[in-house]
Amino acid sequence: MPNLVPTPEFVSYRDVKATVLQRIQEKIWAPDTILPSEVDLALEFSCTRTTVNRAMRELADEGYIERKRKVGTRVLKSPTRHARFAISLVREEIEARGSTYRYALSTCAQIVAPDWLRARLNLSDGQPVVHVTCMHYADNEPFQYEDRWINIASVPWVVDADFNTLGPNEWLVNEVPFTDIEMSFSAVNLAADIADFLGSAPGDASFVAQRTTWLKGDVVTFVNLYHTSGYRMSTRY
Amino acid sequence: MPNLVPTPEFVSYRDVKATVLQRIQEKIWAPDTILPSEVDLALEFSCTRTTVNRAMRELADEGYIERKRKVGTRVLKSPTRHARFAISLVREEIEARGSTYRYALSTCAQIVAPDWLRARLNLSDGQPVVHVTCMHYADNEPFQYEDRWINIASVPWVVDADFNTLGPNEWLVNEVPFTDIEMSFSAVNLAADIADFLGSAPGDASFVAQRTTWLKGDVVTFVNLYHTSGYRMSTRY
DNA sequence: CAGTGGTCTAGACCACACA
DNA sequence: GTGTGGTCTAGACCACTGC
Repeated sequence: MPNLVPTPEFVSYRDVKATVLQRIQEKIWAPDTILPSEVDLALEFSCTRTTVNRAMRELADEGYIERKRKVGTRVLKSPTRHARFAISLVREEIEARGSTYRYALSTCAQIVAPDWLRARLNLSDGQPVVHVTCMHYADNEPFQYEDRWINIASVPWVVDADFNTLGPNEWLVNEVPFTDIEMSFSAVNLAADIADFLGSAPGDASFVAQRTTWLKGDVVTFVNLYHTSGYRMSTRY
Repeated sequence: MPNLVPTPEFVSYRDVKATVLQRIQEKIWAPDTILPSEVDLALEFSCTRTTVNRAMRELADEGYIERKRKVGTRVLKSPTRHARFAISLVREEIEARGSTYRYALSTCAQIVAPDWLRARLNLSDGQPVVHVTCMHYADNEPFQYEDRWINIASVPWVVDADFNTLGPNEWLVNEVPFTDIEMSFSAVNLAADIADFLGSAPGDASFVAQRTTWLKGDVVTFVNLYHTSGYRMSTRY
């Protein structure tokens, strides 16, 4: 009787990856150990070096091992693993929770970049920017307060944009490509005015995401996103 | 005279990747567009399908495109990009900043898991855990307050561990492998006792990292890491 | 059924980095 | 020099999925 779930007669890179990972986790190959070369592993697993290579490359991407030509593949200590967070639009984040999204513009003005912003974004003197503040609601409950600055020099047509119905984040995603992003997260005590928008008390802890976006070396936008207390950013891996 | 920097006579997957990415960013291939098949791209770039495949696979990993058999490769809207954060030991994080690390144990006790912890970690009734609280300093300034729970059932020998000189995080990294991690970040107003440890005022906003670690389905440890105000977690990509 | 991506093989040349 | 990983070619079979 033939096998109903036939075993493939070849060895997948997944098999190699799983086996190697298991040996690392069971400390059969402890940190700092140099693993057998790809050729040797290919012999052991009866597959080609290409297959071993893909397995090892992925393990390296995931932070388990480090590879160097001539030296070989070394097992890393205290695995420098990486957490990944999906960066999405607020609207998508809210809708993904099954809530209804609502947007409301607060202020929108064209001004000369203040000193602290000039310094932070490396702008030249007297450079004009668009400053937008707005709110994002989930099921009509405050969710996020957005405080955004857009560099007019890199997106001249922003001066004609209408942020009354469409949020500046969605507008930017549609209008401007970007090449680099810097994000940082921190916790602050809310100032009275922002707390008011968020329906919180002044001094309440707020999770703040700060993001700067570049297009080929030129700053496009800088934004502070203040969340209501209780907000939580999660990932599993 | 021969070319001093000879151009390779083959096409690298990097070339393909860069070109495709550029076309996506310039909206030559707008969101929802179905890209040419791998075979067609291979023809266009005069390379093998293997090479095109690697380029496209990486673009898919990075969240620019989505691939489905038979359907083809589709450009994603508002690129769901991912931010990556390196998860390291506090000690390594502090030393990477060029500061001197110091550790101090606060409390260490073996108790029965309280209800909220049982519920959160899915432990059975009356299960014992080790509860450790300790401080991490950078250049003798408070940096992080650690509040950790370790499941004795999954690491029985933890009862013999000595956390007076070695922090529980380093001990765990050395002793126990793990297969899954869930992390979440939030902002809280510090309680008086923890604020005291951190040299902050009660109510100050603190960036909190919360992490649960599993080994093949069994919870190993759960930890709350409270940071001093001003702490910032950053990444660039 | 037919077209797309997913993957493996077999072989090759090259770049890097240590001795 | 020499051994390691990095990558490409050429060809093949397969799995999924929409028609």
